[in-house]
Amino acid sequence: MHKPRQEMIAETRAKLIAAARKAFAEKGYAESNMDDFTAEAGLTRGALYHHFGGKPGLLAAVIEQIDTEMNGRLQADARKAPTRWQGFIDENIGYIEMALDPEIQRIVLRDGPAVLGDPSTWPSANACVRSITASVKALQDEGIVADVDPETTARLITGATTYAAQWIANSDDPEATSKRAIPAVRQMLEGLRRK
Amino acid sequence: MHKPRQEMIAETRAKLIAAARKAFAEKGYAESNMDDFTAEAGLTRGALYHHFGGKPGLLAAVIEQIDTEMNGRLQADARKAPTRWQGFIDENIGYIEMALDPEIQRIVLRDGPAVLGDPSTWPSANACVRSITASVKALQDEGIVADVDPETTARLITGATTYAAQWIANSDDPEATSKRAIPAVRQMLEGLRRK
DNA sequence: ATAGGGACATACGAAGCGTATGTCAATTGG
DNA sequence: CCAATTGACATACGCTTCGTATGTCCCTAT
Repeated sequence: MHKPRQEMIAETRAKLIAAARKAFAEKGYAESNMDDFTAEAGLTRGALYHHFGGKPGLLAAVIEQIDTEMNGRLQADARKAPTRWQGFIDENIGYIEMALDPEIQRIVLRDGPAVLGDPSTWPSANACVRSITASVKALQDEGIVADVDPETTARLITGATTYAAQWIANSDDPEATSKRAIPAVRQMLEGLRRK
Repeated sequence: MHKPRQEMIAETRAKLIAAARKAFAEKGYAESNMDDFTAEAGLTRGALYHHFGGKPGLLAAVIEQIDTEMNGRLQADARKAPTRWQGFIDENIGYIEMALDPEIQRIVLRDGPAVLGDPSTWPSANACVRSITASVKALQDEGIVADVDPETTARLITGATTYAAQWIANSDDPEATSKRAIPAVRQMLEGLRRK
């Protein structure tokens, strides 16, 4: 008759995460009122503190959800390509495209670091870096990419592409800026190839 | 007898900026109490609102001050080098070293974007990007760097180096991480050279 | 010399947040 | 099948902090 308790809890958590994600994306973390978005989920702050320990904990949960979604799409992009090199390119371009999303920019790229500290220390959010690292490694095994430290290279790339995405999205003319940035990113990736 | 008014005002602004800079660096923007650090400057929030319009305005002023200092050092680094290419390398390595500073990380790289929005839209804080852009352009004129869009390239580089600095500074073993990251950055810059 | 305005302080009201406490339902052991 | 207990959530309260409205004083210019 009644749903099992576990399921109810999972639903509660999911509702809170969804409501917070919406509020954080629209108004930003600091300007999001806990009473407002918990009420929107049909709950109160009591539930929030119980499950996530506070506002930062909820932000972490939201970011983890977003990161999981991003990583899923990244790996799908990479797999679809005809060659591994092409998949690598697609992966990075795909990352830029995702990072153009205002929701990702605000929550993951701006509020996240301010509240939770440097992203490279997050338990989540390194799924994407790991994905790129794996690609670099595989390309090295195939002799396509020069002998560089894979993880470091992956991090430099994500740093550059993350910046590029923000630059594009917040420029006066995103379309035009994109046309400048994407080729530059391709060229930068080409620089990794063994000569 | 009395100091001229202009001078008093400049002092007040400087004191507020200095006190805020200290508080923001130590506790972070959100946790810094306006009453506390204005009092530390021998003033009240009244002065703050009068001169900077609010907390975000003061943060912008602090960041502008930091950015000016950084740019000054960057250009000095570049000028000191024997060749222009070496100056370019020094400039970027110098940028990483500066970005290792916890004060810069917290105020400029984390709180700044969260409060003021994407850095590439700031009026200040692009002094560094302009400096790097100029270097890329000059190197192209000398035929050393390949034909790429200078500003875009400069932005990708700063994105990568900024990320690298945060990664280094927040890693368990910054010394070791630095030894991995710096060569990778050099290599990335080498990729720009005309073949 | 005296308006006038600008530089700051003070006082007040309104949110928003964290915690302490309360309640009810679901599980578990006998 | 029935308590006892745990845990999921709501309610209530106080504290902090922020923005603004108002007040005062001292330079400065004419």
